Amino acid sequence: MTFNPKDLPNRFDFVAAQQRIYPMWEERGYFHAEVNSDKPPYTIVIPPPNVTGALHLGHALNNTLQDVLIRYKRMKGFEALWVPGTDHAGIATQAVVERRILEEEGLSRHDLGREQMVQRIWKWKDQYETRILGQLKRMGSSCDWDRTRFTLDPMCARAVRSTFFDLFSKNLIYKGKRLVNWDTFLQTAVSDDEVSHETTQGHFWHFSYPVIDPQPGEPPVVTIATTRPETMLGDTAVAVHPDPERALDELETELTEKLKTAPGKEKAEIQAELDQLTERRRTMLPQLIVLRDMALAGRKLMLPLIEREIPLIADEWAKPEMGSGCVKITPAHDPNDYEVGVRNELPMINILNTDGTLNENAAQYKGLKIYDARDRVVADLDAIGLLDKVEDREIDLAHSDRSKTPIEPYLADQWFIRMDDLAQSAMDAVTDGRVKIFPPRYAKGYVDWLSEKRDWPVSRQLWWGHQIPIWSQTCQLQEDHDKLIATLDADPEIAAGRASYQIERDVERQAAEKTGVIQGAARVGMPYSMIHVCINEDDDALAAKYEQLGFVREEDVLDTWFSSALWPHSTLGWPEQTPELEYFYPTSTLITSRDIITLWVARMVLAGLNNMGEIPFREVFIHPTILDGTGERMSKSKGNGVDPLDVIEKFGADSLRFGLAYLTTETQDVRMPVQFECPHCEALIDQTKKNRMQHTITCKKCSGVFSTQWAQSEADQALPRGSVVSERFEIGRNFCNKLWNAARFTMINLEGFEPAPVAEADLQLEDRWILSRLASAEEEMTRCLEAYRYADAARALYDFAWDNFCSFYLEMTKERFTNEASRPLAQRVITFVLDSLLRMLHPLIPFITEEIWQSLGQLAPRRGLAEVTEVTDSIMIAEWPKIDPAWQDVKIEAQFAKFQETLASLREIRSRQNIAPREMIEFVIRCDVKTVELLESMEAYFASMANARSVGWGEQVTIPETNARIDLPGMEVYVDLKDFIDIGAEIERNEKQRERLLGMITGKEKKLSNASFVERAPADVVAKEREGLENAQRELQTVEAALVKLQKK
RNA sequence: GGGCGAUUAGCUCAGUUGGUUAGAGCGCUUCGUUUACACCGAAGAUGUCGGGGGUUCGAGUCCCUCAUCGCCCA
Repeated sequence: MTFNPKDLPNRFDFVAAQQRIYPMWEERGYFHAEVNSDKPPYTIVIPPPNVTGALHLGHALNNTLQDVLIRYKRMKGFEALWVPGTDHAGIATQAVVERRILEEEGLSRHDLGREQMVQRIWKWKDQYETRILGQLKRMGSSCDWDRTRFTLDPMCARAVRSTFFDLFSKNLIYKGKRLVNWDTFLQTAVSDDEVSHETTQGHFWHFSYPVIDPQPGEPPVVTIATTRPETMLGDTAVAVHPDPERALDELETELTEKLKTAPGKEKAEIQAELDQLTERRRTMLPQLIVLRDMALAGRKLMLPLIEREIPLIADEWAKPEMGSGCVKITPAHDPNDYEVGVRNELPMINILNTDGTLNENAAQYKGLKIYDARDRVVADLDAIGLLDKVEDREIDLAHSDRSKTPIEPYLADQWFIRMDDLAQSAMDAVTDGRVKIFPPRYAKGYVDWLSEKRDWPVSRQLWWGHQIPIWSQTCQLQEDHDKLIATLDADPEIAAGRASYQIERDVERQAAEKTGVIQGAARVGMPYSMIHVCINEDDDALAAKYEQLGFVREEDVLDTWFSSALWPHSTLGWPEQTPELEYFYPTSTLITSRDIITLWVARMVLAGLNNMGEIPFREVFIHPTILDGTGERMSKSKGNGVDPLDVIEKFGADSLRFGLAYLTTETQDVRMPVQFECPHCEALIDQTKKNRMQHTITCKKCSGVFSTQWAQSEADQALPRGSVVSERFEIGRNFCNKLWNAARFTMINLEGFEPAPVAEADLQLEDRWILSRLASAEEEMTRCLEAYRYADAARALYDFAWDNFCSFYLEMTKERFTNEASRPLAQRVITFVLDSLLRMLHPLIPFITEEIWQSLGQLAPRRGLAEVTEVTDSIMIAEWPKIDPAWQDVKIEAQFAKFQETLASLREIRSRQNIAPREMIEFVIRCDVKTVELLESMEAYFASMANARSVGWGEQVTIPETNARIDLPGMEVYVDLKDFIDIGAEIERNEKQRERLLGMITGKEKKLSNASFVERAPADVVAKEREGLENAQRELQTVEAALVKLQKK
């Protein structure tokens, strides 16, 4: 059965094509990249999507951009490797699975136990990994699936172990008690980055603490205020400013300064503040000075309810301009107080259990939940007359992104990585240009963040993740300690570098030894030291050996970003010195979104430098964020995420890809209003904040009910599913269809095609024009893509394909195909141009270009322009088109533009005169001989493209009595109107024209009469302006003459 | 509070180093099915370039300022 292009449908059947083509690519191994080829490597590692949920359009964008580059580079002759994989996303995934199990089975992770829980999460991971990789495949991603990795797989685990051991041995890992953001629901610390702050309505409670043995002139109580009353149970001091007078002075100076420069409407506000300050100085300062002196004298307060003596201290954290000027200090439950506690060597009393209930330090409140304790504390203080007042106040409430529950500052043991040198190395890599960030403005945030060099807390109290490879043992007595150290020092494993140890002295005990703050039994109970052993490789025997010595393994796991940081080298086999690592590392480009520049990009750079001694990638491209119709970031958790498969089903993968690339501009995020498509009647219903999380939606048009991605109940899920779509992908679909039909046209006209080299001399004007345009398009496409200007690259090809190739070249070949003599050349050139266009478009729209390539290959397996060659079996492995930049020819383009303008004039006149398309029009052109020569050769095209026939051109032509006229530079176009003129339309048009010209002339005259413009503007600009004025004046004359004539009729 | 970005046609966005009276796609109006394509073709309408000031012969573009929105960091 031979292939007949006439059998092709007039719409591209993307469903069938996608199903056929992707497996073909995969089976033939086109996605696989190997070492040691004769080619230069080009490598991208995927930002591993986390297995929490399915991908949305944000990921689709991210991966489209990667695939475009990978396919482009592959065609350009690189050994292109795209490493795929997924991220275990520790806390996020555990949280999702935990919540699901709680909802569905009413069980907590503790009910299940660690092993079972982890097993359940693995099941979840398998399910979502499959789903995610499937989504990527449906999008056409040309990943090397043989190299698919998971951040928790054995290969990555080994890299994590090695890195951790290395850092531990270099003493860059240490354990410390730090105030962390505690998620009481998930019972883990979360990083600052996983905490969101929001302002809510709360209260401000004012309490009094009695002074112990007040001296004459001293107040009997000190007043403090708090938004979290229950924390008073953990208070270990009350602070007052050490120099309240100076503090007020400084504030006053500052406000006075500000007042001078402040804009009018702020002045009143600042003045009010100043007045308040003066008042405060009068009424409160003496009191504050007394309190300060009390603090210096070592006066103590009695903490109510708990009945604990706490000191009054002098510390700058107390703000004399705020409230009573005194502040309670709870070092174990407030970040600022923690600092104060460290500064003043205060005891740090933790009042919380990990689940958010109060512990034994809270005495009679033990076992209560935080909010219940809060109520009780307030009530009890009120009962003993120590509650002064309660104010309403806006407070900053921190909550966990993961569990959506309030965060409690909590003092916990954490493992930290010392960031000092590591951060510096990563900063240097960007500042000295070894790693380039696009767009460059993002480098600032990266450097700023790293320059803080904050140590990285890496332990997470989770079960899902890389368990920290540390075994610890407490030494109660110094003798135990000395003995154990001696054993370890004699240990051959440690000598051989298979394990390493560290000594931790308890900071509290050391402080206690120094200051005697903690006394008696408590001090005696504190251990002398803790010894930590880290084991390099996963080695059960070695672990057992240390466990026999009394060491116990750390339960915590590592922050997910720890394993992600190693991704560019761990995926290539590190710590093994694999050939892949040698060849593909450093990778070429990282494509990611801006929210993880610090969390991920920065850490990959420092990890790469530490482990490999080399940057992980040379360039980083930060792409726009996909927003929904209301400007909010698209995310699964918000419910405004759109499944790329919805778009693929409706528009095809190519349309999705083209649409996304077309939207990827440098500065603007992508706003994507989406609609639900009613499966009953295809009506579109805008997605809103209100309906986006609904399980079902009722169509406003047909009243049919359909389900959404959130449908859970069986009844809901049984309803037909309404896809989420966006009209923004229509541009891609329409473009693909245009391309499809252009190819269909070409192929239909390839009858008798015989490939042969084409001599330059044989080329027609339009051939040379389309080749010139092709060369420009290729150059622009390449330039834009290399600079990550995807939208411009897509636009360049879109415009070329549609406006040049389809609207003109292809139209012109229609005439040539009817003629035996001109057909072969036209066939050769159009085939070449189509072939080149397909290759250039392939990275963007791989499926349709492959589909056309296959068909074209049956009709023209050998093709080319100057040289005829056999084409490859698949466009995926075809070379990037060889296009000579010398084909770009401004002269040819100018000549062709003349033809286009003439054609446009004829069409315009036809349209404004309401001449039916089938009615042939006759026209006359007054122009010079050279133009005649040019236009004469185009005569056939005026006929085929405008149904117009010339009845004369040249300097001496007879102007038709009744005509419509358009002036072009160097040309006057007249259409003979005989008797079907619409005078009104012609007058209207000429009047409009006159108005426009008058405006233009006035503007230009004004400009040119401005002496300084003529003097100071560059000569060519002035000349251009003069010429423009003259042209406009000339045109105005003819328009006015035409008007006079028309008005006579 | 600090940083980054945005504000251009009804909608979504381009607009290189300042230089003709600002462009595209969708939508809208009119006309059209001559065998590639109606997911199409031809023609058309639509803008105080967020407001105000400044620099300049000349500002959508550079500077200042205000407003609104978004993101990141505190």
